[in-house]
Amino acid sequence: MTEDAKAAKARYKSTVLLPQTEFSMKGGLTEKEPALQAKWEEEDLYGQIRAARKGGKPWVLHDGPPYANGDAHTGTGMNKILKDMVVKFRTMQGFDSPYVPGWDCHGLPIEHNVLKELGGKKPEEMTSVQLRERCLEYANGYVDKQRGQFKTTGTLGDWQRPYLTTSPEYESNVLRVFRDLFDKGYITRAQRSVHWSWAAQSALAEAELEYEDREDVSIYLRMRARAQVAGVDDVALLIWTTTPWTMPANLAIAVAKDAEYALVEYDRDGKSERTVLAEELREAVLEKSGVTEHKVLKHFRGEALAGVTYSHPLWGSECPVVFADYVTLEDGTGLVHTAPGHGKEDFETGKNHDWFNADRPVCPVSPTGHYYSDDRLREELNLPANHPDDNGWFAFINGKQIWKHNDNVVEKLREQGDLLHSEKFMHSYPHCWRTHTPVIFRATEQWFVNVDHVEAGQTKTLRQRILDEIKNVQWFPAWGEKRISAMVENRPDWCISRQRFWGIPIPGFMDPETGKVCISTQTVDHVVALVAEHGSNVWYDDANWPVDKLLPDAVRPDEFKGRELKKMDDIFDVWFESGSSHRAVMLTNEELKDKFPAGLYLEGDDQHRGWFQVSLILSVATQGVSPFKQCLTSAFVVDENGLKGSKSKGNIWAIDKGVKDLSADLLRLYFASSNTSEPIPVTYDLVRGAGESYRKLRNTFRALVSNLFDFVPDKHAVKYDDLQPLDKWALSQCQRVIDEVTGSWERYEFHTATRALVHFANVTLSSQYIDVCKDRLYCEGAESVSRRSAQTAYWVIADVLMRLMTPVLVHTTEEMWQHIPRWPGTPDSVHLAPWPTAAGEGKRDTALDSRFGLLFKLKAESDRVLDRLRKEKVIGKGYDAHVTLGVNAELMKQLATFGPPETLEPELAEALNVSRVKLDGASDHAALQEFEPATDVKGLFVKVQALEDTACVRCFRRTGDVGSVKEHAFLCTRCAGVVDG
RNA sequence: GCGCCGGUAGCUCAGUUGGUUAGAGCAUACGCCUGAUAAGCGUAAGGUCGGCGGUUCGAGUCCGCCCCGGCGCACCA
Repeated sequence: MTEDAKAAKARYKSTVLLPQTEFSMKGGLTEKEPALQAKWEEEDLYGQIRAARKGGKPWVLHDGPPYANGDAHTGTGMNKILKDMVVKFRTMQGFDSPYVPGWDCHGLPIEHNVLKELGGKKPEEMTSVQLRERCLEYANGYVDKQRGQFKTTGTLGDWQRPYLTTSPEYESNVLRVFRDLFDKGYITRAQRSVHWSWAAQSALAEAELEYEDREDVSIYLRMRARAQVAGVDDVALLIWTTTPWTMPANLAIAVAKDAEYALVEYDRDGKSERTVLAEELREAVLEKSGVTEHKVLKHFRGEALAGVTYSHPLWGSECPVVFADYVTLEDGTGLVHTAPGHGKEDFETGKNHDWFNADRPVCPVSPTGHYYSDDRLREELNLPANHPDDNGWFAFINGKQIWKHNDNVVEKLREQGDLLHSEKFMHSYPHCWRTHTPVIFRATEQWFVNVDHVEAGQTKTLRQRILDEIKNVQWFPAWGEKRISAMVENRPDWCISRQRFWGIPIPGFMDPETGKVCISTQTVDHVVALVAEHGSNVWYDDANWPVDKLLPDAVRPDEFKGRELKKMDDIFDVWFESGSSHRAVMLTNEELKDKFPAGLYLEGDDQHRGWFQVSLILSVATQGVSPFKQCLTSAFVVDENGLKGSKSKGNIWAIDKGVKDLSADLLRLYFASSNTSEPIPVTYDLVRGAGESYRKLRNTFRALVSNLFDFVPDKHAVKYDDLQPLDKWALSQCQRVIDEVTGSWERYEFHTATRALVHFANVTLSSQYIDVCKDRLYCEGAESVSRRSAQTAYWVIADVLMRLMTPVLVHTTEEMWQHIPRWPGTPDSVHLAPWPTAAGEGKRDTALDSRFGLLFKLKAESDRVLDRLRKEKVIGKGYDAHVTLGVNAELMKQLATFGPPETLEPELAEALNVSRVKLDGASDHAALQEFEPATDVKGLFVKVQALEDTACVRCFRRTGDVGSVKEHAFLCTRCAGVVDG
């Protein structure tokens, strides 16, 4: 370029309309986000949104309460972010969509930690009320902490007035749910064998069990029959058990009526023995036991064992053989050790045979997992005071811890000579989810919700009605329906009582003299009113709330009037509390109470067994319907190795730390790009990886908006019909993205929506559309229709892009909102803006879609050849090139439908980003060496030549007409015209 | 043990009712531009679609079996 040309270029540069914007290329998110959040809070953005949507169709995501303990980590943080994204999406769609966050504040872990702070147990001088106050303080501390952590993610909601399960209002509503259940006959108090955590000293529900691997010992034990069996003397019955510690509580042996049994004879330790076991298991068991030779004396069916009794191996008492249909021949011996105090089925068997004295199964194990001591042990075992104890078993187990004593029991049985065989084995065994200790079955008196009860006026059991309701809910992903149905079909009655104090009391009273429980609708109602006013502490405040004041005679059933009653000390399972949130929150909160049932519950998929299920049970029983219309679950957060995050492994971090280091928008974008139906790996590096998409979205928006510096929508927007074809095409593409993204959001497929957006920004906009529009925007006259046409499309697209990103990039789009030209009267925050449904006046135009689809295919072919010539140093930029497209007749015909050559060729030059395009439909291109066959377009050949023409110093194109306007020797005709205005 | 989900380029994932030569982003390599510039554009390389068998004119897609990973249920005595 000559010196003159350089000077001219500098001179004309000011006439080029280069992009301008204050919207920075870099996000600087970690600095900007806290300031923006402070502004939102100050201006009460959430309140503004609420006011703006008032009267809209309601659509509520009801928050499942996280537990008020520990940090809000990536998992809980993700859950809040997903919820916020959905609420923002629905809000933008125009729904009235309040978000009331809540916390689960009662329960064992908090009680546990508070006790730990106090040195392991409640100090003598401390009252229950004082201890409960410590628990409340503890929970409230974590509510505050987690609230702060959640807020850093940019999640909007009623953070000032969250629901807490400890508030008197909440507590009283939990009791109202109980009252309704009681009223309808769902509540039973009964002796049953339940899962018991001796470490937590409490009954546990199914949802509170976790299966962990554990080594145990299994024993094959001979129980000596008292009389002949099948006409043979001195016979033993062989049982198998994996819980030797339950032997003291053995009451019977169960056998299968129809199974075939064998009576075998063999030598052991030099003595001859006769033993009964299932024929099918005979070989395996005897071989395992080291019996090398044996002979079968008899075969008979289980039925033949009717009336047989045996001597208890510890106590010597006479015990029966009974029949039970749960006896299988998969494991063991076909003769089942039955201890009603320590097994569900055993308990049923015991109950059916009416073995329980005074309604008490034999259960010699205390709440802490020790055998009882002395008189109590004797009483629990139903042993008379003068019972002979020749082998010293009584002293042997007296007061011992069952697990520690397990092996000792085995050894003593071995010494006694009754042990045929024992072996260690690994199995998965239910553990307490909080203390991670193995649970036991323990027969106790508990409160239950009877899921197979048919209430008055109904024809179906509650279980069936829940299953019906499940079908009315939309489950995302769809397999959730199967999972929860299977759980409900198979679940036992719900044991809702816990023997702790950090919770809501089950409002039962007892007459200690008669053992009768005093409870009625009126008594419960009375307590509900007191709890609503004073909180559940009334139950524990003996000084101010003695029983007579808690339950005056006036509200008691007649038989309890004037009696000395005692408050019972069970509390509700925390799941009963959180499961009542539909009542305590959805049906109570000022903003929510007319919006029941909720539109959506959104939690981790472990809640099928937890919150979803208990919510369904309680809501169907008391309201007759599911408390939610849709249910969305996400998989768990894992680390880069696919391992579940845990604090001890150090592969999980507090969400606010992640926000501080990486920014909320990046985390949100990362979660929005993840397939939440599969385990979601979360590491700093992976989240940083989302930065690529973030930059692309941000810079694409910036490219669009920087070309709108002189564009005022209500003055300059071009009517749809007057837009240039390429711009109409861009709007059509934009419309497609709107439809795609909206559809994905409706199905809660966040990652599909994000992918569509990123692809649109990356390919359609950045690589295709924006690249091609530059000449029009920079070089055409400021007010020219062709430039205003492009700007109109840019504006619409930038606006749509921004809005479609808003539920995810809540901070970034708010910043964008400040930099995009707006119509007068638009709201101050993007979060008050509506969700886009149409790209301006634009619409899908399939003719344009395929027309430009073909042009960009031609571009790809030309690019390939251009690139080769670039590498050969023949050309540099595209404007140095002249592209000849050799096309066959068919392709020419197709191209001709877009317009005559004199308009088509310039349009192609624009689309291909070169100075000149010539269409050649006449030659035999395949025969011509300078033409290169296309790889993806049939009938196309490409020839590229360097242009000798001088480049216009203003628009850089080599159009062949530079200098044709005398006054502007260095400009092309178009630019000269523009400069002269 | 039963069931569900997944296995596609080095990494993260798309692949619609079975239909041309299996796609995208990132990363890599090589270039261009210097008027989106701590940006932007282009090109290339990279795949036995977990394995085997079957149905079909045609299979990443449908069927069967198997292997690997994850999850759920059950493991009771």
